[in-house]
Amino acid sequence: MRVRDDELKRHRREEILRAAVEVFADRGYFSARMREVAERAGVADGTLYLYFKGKEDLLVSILEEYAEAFLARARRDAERLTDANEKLRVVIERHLYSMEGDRALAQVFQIELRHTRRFLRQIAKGKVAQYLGLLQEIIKEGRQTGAFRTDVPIEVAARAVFGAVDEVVTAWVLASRPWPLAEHAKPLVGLVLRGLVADTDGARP
Amino acid sequence: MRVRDDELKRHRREEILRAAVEVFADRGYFSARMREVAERAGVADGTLYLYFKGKEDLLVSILEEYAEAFLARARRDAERLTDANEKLRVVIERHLYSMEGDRALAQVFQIELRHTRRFLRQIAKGKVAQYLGLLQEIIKEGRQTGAFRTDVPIEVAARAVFGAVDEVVTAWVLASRPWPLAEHAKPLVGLVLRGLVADTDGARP
Amino acid sequence: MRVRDDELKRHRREEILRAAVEVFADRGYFSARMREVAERAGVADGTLYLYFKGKEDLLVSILEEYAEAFLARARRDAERLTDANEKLRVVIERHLYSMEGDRALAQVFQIELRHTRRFLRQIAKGKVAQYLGLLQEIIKEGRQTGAFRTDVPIEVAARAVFGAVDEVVTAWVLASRPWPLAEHAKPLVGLVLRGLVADTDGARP
Amino acid sequence: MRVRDDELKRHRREEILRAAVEVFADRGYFSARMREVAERAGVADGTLYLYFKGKEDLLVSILEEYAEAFLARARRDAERLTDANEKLRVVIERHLYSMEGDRALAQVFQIELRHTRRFLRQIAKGKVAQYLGLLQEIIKEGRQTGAFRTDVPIEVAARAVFGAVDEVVTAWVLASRPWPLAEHAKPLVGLVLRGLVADTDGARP
DNA sequence: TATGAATGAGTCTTCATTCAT
DNA sequence: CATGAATGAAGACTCATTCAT
Repeated sequence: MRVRDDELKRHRREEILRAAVEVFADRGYFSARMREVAERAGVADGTLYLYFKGKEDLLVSILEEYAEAFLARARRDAERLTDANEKLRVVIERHLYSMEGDRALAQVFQIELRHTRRFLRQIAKGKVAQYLGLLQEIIKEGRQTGAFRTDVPIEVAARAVFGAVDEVVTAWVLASRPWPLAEHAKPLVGLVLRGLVADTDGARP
Repeated sequence: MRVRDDELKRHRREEILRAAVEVFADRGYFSARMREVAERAGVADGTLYLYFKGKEDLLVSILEEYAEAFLARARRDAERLTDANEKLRVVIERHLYSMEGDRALAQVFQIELRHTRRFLRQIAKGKVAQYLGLLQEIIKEGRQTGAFRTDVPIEVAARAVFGAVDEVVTAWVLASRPWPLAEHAKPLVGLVLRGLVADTDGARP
Repeated sequence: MRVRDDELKRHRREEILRAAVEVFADRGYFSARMREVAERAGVADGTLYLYFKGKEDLLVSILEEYAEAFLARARRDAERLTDANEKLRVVIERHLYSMEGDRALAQVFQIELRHTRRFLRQIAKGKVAQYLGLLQEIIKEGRQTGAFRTDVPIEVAARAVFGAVDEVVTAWVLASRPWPLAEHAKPLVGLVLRGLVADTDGARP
Repeated sequence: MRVRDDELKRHRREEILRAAVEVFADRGYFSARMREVAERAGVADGTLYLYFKGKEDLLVSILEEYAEAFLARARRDAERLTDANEKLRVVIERHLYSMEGDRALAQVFQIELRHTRRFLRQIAKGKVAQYLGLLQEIIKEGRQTGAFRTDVPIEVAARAVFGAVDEVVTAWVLASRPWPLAEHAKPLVGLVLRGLVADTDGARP
């Protein structure tokens, strides 16, 4: 009984969260109506408040729970490999594939979650910081093995990588006509790793 | 008289726009009150509507007018140089210096202007597209002279560059404690141009 | 078994009623939450509705049951005496002692029970009317023995007595710092019986 | 212009306050809807908030402004006389006449203004305290001239007088069928002054 | 009998915008 | 041109009550 109840509760919570993702993606956070979330989740208005503190908590929870899942997968992906180049590649690919696989979620991540300074700062200190931490770790490893250059502050490097990928995802989300996002994984990784400057000799692969 | 009036009018318009930048930066777009903008500009509520269509037009106008000024300067900077590497460097520097020199404006650009999908898309098709166009031109020139690699789609490259710089600016805006932004111009340019991978020989400058 | 069950039921009913008195006194009727009453009584929300029709019924029942107990005692007190002066004194004392002995109940009686006109009228026609009836009886007896003056309508007299005592109790309930209520029994009785005017001769006791 | 505007503003404020008195009397404070107040005052919902902070402020303002008017008149009445007996009589009469002349206001005063402990305490410390102060002054004067007895604490005496009158007004407000309130002025004054006990000799006037 | 998760009706207030002066 | 008083639409959230278990 107890287990059964917990399952039902978790299931309902997930249904509400999913409904929120879709409504927020459709209408935007500020234009989204709690009633619409309730309707899409198939529950009464008041039920939302049994599972979440309010509208903002819904948004925060989307970040927390979906981003956590992504981070866990990305970390696992990276751990399986040893080469820093490869690690970076696999994480960026995971990032792009995850977004492409859930466009509504991508919209919420790229746009709705960046509404207010307070909120943005909170995010920046939370999941994004963890993501940046993962990137920094990989870069640090790459430096130690001599694979990566050391003349750029590690934080700036990690941020620049994140920014490059993030910007491409935002462009994809905003595009009027859909284009395949993950296809850009390879060139993007190439860009991040070797920069814009052309090779001046054959020494580079 | 006519000229005088026009000057006064332009002046008042600018005062209102500046007030809006500050109020939007302080409170955030959604929390900002038109009354507060009016108060800070030293005019009555209704007067705002003699110069702007409404709240959103205020935000759009901030983008249009301030970004136009930046773009004009960036284009001029680039035109003065011939080397694509140098052009890219000078544009990125201009970007960072502009933001560092007007923090309130930077907040509006990095955060407040990205509130809704519709709005974001409008921006993306406007000034940001022009900025991306400038970057693409420079990259194209660099390719033609053999300075830049050609194995990355030019749009992706331009976006990645923009994203890298943009993300660093956002981090600066969100930082609780201020740090010197423009100092990162050089490493950031280095990263963008030569990527993360370490040089494998002395052939590269 | 049956008796046992009835006892348990009565006991639980009393627990809920007592919890309601305390919550109503603490938070006020309108701010009081049924959930809090349930928690304080140690039962589930729904259980309240097995014993009472709803929130209002809880308030009405507090009046009915606690006031009934007071009235019964007051009547018994009065019956034991013959002198109308004494009867009045003992009833007023009982009134003050009862309130002083249960501050939470006093708060509910003096404040929470007077919320709406409809409700107030209902009260006025119920227990308060019975109390006024008791006072009127005593006054009538006092008139018949020549102890009390006859030039004041009996209803007005009874109301005035009730009002005088009631007001002092309300003052006590509202006082930030507690003061001994029952101590005022004697002067209050004196006032009610002999008024404000000073004795002009020694003929009066 | 300026004077004219101020007049219009004061007039509108009064209209809203009057509408509030009527709606609060009709429906009770908690059941009253701001919209209904606005409609009865002939203004838009939002306009209420240009003149009052909110619903509660409306209630507080009713007390402040109407009670102040009553107090001023009562003080003036009392000042015109020298005999404490007469002063008390005239104040009580003023009290009863004021209430009888504005039944809606009386309902608000007797019932709606006594909703919450917090609120009641605020009232008790404000206008009611001033009224009690007036009564205490009169009683003090009466004592000094030997007209009033001195064996009852002055605060208790003032409260008892107020309570007696207040209770009669409440009874009148709650009555299903209207009865003439002010008619009871004389017997009530008599009761307050000389108590319930019959005169035992002809010495008393 | 007891539970407590679910329901859903109900409202004060804010604030962008208008328009008479 | 400028004012600022007035407008009125719009919505998140609470909580008494119900009812399937």
